[in-house]
Amino acid sequence: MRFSKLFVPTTKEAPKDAVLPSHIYLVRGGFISQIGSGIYNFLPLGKLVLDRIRSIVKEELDRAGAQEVQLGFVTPASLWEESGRYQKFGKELLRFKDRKNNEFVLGPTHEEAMVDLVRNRVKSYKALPLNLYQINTKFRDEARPRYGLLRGREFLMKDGYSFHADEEDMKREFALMEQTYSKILDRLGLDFRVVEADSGAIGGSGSRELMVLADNGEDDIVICSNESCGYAANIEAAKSLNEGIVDDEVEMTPGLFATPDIKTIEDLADFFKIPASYLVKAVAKKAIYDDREEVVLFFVRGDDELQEVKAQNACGALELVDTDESELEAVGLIAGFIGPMEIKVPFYVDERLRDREPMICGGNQKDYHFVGFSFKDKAFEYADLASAKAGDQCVKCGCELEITKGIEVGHIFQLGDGYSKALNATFLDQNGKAQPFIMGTYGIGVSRLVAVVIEQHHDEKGCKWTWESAPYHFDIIISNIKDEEQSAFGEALYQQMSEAGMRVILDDRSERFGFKMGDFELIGFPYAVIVGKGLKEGTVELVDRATLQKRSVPKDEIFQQLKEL
RNA sequence: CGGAGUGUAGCGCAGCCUGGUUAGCGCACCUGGUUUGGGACCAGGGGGUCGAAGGUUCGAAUCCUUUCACUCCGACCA
Repeated sequence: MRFSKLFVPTTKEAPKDAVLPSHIYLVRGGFISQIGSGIYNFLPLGKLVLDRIRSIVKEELDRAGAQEVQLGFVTPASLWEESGRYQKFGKELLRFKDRKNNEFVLGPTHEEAMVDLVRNRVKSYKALPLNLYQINTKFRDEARPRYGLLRGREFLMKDGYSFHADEEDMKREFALMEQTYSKILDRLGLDFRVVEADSGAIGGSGSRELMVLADNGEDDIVICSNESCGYAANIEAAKSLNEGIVDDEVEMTPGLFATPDIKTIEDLADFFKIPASYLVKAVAKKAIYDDREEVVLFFVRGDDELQEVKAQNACGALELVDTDESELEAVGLIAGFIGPMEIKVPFYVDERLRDREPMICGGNQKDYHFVGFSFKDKAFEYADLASAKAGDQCVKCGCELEITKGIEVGHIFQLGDGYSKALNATFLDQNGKAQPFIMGTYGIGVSRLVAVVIEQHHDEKGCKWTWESAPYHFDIIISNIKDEEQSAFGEALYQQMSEAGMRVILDDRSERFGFKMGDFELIGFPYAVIVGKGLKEGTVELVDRATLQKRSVPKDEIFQQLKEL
């Protein structure tokens, strides 16, 4: 490709509201342009990268035995009604009607459509297992799209669904998909972790996320500092130990103690001159269910924080929202002085409080706390509620845990038979009996990966595409297009490399040297060859975008050296 | 969905408060010339229903009403 013919509108100025490097450089480098909130156009260079990533995804999945299909982006609403998700999915599901007033949705995910494709067509256990996937546009009407390609409304995603005769076979495929996804991310040159994830309301026995490590990530992930242990989890699901400060010598005489206007854990710890690990923190939430809403309490240790996703799972609510003092008073609770005694609302206690004594908790009376409370032999409902934090101990090996930021690029899920039952999708087993398919589901965000590569590989000058993700590998820069010797050499090298099947672009524009170097650095091809002043001495320069180091190479050797990169 | 903003040339902005000729500036673009190892310079030039609709006024980018879009913080979210 010749730069002079390529449609790449690069700009010096950053987009108005872009804050993330991936957003800024993808727009400035002429890869993408926004056309609506959370909707992006891919320009030629962006499309090349997207297709590179797409083909890597396809190669690895095909190699793993999965088969590509393509489902309709527009899906009849009736399928969603059948699974029950038409109501549940909420406003993210874009619904509309055709001219005959039939209802449709733009597919945000395709469990229903894929089950529909398979049911009544795969009838025997002999046809199993089956793993079908598509790489297709998705639409989710996000409440607040942001961060460029990282959180769009329209995006390209690979979604796969596997069908099995039993759980064991599904788990085998699940492990294979974890391997396959890891391979994809390795090839793209990404530093990532496979983490334990929250299984959410769907339940199921396991879900894992593939998290690319990046400072701008929206997810917190917990990683064991002991590399040979390898424990890693999304903070929503992370288990940990917090030994805290425990001193068996502490003694308390049980009873109410006046604590006027002392409501926070910090103030209490100061007041009693005791570590927060001896205090009980009460967190009140309003739990929203299908048919009702009510105040629910969660008790965690004073030196712990409540993890909301864990809390939501514990009580099975659709959603937890903040509550206020008046709602608490209505059920007889006084904010700042709540303790786990004689409570009229449902409450859950963190595992870390089990059997703990002596403790200080709210006295359920204004300006009083209860000193010397014991959790021994209490028939409370215990659950894992506390959020893991840096410095906690790993449940597997006891080493210290660290917290880091990640961007979720993949999610693999052991689905079970939820959808196949709801949609009545069955096969005949060896005994001739109808059984629902056991399913797994696997997603990887293809357009998100475009942005993620840049989040992890950029500098203050622009993008640094990795070898497998790069739109072109080599940029031949003719320093002065009017210098016939430079121009002739650049053209010849370009021809030679093109014929050798190398992905090369020739910057033959009539621009100054600095302008072309700036574009090279902004766009971020892995290597540039500068054909310039050195040519008189028989040399050209090879620039490595990753390090920006330049090195002089005899002009007769440059082709061979490039081939060996 | 709560809170806060912004819409003026392809991009980034000024002008608005205090209404008054042909609505400016930087970058980008076009023509000619000079330049060509770090985003050049000189000269000339093109491009705007001032987001949309309605209103007030002799007169509206500017004041009022409605509406749409986009953005930011939060809630939510693969």
